[in-house]
Amino acid sequence: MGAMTALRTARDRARAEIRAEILTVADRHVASHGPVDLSLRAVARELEIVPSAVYRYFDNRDALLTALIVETYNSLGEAAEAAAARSPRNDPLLRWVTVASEVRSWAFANPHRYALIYGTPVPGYQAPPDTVGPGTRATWALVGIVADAHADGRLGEAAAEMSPETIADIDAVTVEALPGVPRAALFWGIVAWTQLFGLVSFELFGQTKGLITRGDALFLDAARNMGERIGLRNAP
Amino acid sequence: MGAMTALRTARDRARAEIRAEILTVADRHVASHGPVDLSLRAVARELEIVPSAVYRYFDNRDALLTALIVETYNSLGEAAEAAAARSPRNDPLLRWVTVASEVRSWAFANPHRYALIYGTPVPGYQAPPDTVGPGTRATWALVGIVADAHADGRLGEAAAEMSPETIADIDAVTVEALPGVPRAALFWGIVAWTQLFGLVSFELFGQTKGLITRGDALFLDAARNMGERIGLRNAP
DNA sequence: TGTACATCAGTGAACGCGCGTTCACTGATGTAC
DNA sequence: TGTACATCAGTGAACGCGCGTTCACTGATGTAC
Repeated sequence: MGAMTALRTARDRARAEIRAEILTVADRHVASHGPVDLSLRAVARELEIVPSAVYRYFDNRDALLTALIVETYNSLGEAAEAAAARSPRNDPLLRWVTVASEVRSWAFANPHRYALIYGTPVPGYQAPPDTVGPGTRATWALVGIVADAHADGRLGEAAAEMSPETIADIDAVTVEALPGVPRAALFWGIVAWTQLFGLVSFELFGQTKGLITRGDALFLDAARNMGERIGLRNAP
Repeated sequence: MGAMTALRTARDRARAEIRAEILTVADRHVASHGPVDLSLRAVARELEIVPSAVYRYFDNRDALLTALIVETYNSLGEAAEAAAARSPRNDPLLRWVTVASEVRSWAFANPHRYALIYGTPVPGYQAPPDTVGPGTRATWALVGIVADAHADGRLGEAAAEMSPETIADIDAVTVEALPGVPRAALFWGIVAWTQLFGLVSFELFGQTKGLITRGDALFLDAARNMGERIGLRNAP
């Protein structure tokens, strides 16, 4: 009778557990076969449950996909945040390279999961707003390094030629979320962001075959040189 | 009797025409629904032909996909090469921005075709070697600008910190295909290449929503600033 | 030029497959008094 | 504490769908002599 803490009844507890099990199996299916081939029936089969039973936990296939996407964004986000947290704040350039490398490592360890969130959107699937927050965690882990460097007085000069339209976009971010961070630093931050993810995607999706044999080394070099453009400095 | 020029008999001519029609319809299906949903049966239906008839022209679905991929690479490649050809060689920086913009425009005009070649690979599909040549045309249009600039003495100094592994990868390209082009220029060229395609993918796949409102302006700014890193200069 | 045979495009039916989703149901768990 | 009713997880069968691919066939086109 007395109200329990989080999960009240046995039914509720079982419900949460089974929901988690469904997600785990579905996630494993995505990880090994890709999001397009995710099948409700296959997940149910593995759980030794009738397909229609899944509908007690998810409205339909898209809802399951959405939950997976959120989970996946959070997985990458946590990895990036942890890398930022464990690398020394007094060496922003090293931090930048470390977090970027963590993103790359995660992507190579989870190629299909990476494709789920950064690849071609699944046809017919519309991402609901729930995914936006988790979707930006990894990005903000990188931006946070620039913000920290600026706060610590460790952000050097950066130069960039920007059109008025780009300046407006950048100011919209800095004024709200990053007061005082120079425009050029954020500009190069955005450019570096697209570069790093672009390189990871190219490698994972096979565009660099025959050209780049040491993707890991190139990635590190790219991250370092782009970090310098942002104005991040080595520790003295 | 007398040998005709290219297409000898009526049968051969009809064969080539119908093959082309199948490709056209399939290409339109990819353009409107994406590569994953491409269906042999749907293509046959639209051509008012029985599904099995398609097998006279393509061994299976993968062969059709491969032909489409080659066609699509060539379409983008031609667009990029045309842009390079029509922009003045004495202004390498402008040329670079022009060709890059052409790639972006093509991608936005053909989002599903872009996804076919630069998005997540279709599950289960293995690209045969035929696709490699056409797949590099757009890239070489960009690299060619750097090569031309170097040949014309219009390539400025570029600086980059590179690991030995990256230097080895870069030298493997320059020695064979771009003799004399400085390492740092090609390094920044590769970085710019991944950046530009990364930004296009991010925009098309929805990663910049809520952050960037003027993707066109940002892209131009990114292309220009990266072009400068390569050492490309404005015309005097 | 005419005939006999070979090639090959397209037909029509069938194969086996797996999918998402619905619906009426049963039995166990939870709630109110 | 005990009983009557409400909730809800999971079942089992069925729906309608579209897919890639195979195969024996027909009839038209092409080739050799």
